[in-house]
Amino acid sequence: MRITCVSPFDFALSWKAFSLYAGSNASERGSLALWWEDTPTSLYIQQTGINPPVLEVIVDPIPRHSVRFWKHMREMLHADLDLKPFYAAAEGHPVLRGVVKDLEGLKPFRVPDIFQMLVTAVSEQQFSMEAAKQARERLVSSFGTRAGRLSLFPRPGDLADRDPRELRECGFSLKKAEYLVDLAGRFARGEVDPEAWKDLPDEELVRLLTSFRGVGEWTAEYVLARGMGRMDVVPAEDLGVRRVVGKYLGNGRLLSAQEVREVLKPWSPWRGLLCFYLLTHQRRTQMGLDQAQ
DNA sequence: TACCAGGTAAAAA
DNA sequence: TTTTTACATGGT
Repeated sequence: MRITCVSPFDFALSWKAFSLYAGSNASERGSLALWWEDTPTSLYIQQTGINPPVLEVIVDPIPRHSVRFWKHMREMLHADLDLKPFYAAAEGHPVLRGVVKDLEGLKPFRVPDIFQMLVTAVSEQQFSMEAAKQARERLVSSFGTRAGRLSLFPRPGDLADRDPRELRECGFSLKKAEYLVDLAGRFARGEVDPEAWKDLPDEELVRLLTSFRGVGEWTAEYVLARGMGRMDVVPAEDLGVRRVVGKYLGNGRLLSAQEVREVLKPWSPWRGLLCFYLLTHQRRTQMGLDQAQ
């Protein structure tokens, strides 16, 4: 299946940024494993056209309810996102001009499953990304599904009836384990309807998510930004955000959450996208990946 | 060896 | 109402 996207769009660049935070179901280049209608499904994506950008997507098995599936894919890949207005705004800024030029065509792919996104966000609370990632990998191997070569993230039903002490074994605190079991139960029992969340404004959705135990403001905003494609949402208290915004747009040092909000104010409605660009840019220069295409 | 890492809820003041 | 504390593991 082909997906034609709004230009500019650099799939390889976007995928590289995505695989750094998506976790184990997006390890190889362009391949992804996910649940679709309770079926382990593998995706392989590559870019076959530049202008207009065209993605070739190979899905196995053929998904049921394919119209909905392809709509989901377009959303996950931000096929319809037009970066040009954001670039036009950045053009006038001495630092950002260079940042967006280095990252032209970068789109922030969404974690394809909202439950996985919530689990990921909770796992990363007050913890190094590395420690959180390893705990999640243990979660996948203990409670996820292995189907052939595919390794799939646990579904809500896989966690809903567990004793939190079982999840504690993966390396989560007992409290986080309780949050995760509680969240899984809400999803598994159909108490939440992520489809209905799509039309809610950012603020209302944050309010809704923070009503869940274990989900504070940071976690909710993080989920909106990474899992729901909300381009204007920034978790301003986030340590990484406070550092990176200070580095590129502040005095070079760690900012307070309030300072982050002030500095980002003029960049609405692209505040979240801007932070994604800054974080990606920082990571690339830190890792010295610039030459590696 | 400590101490910090992309927070949160619950206890204590 | 506001402030303090416990919590998990990996990297430095």
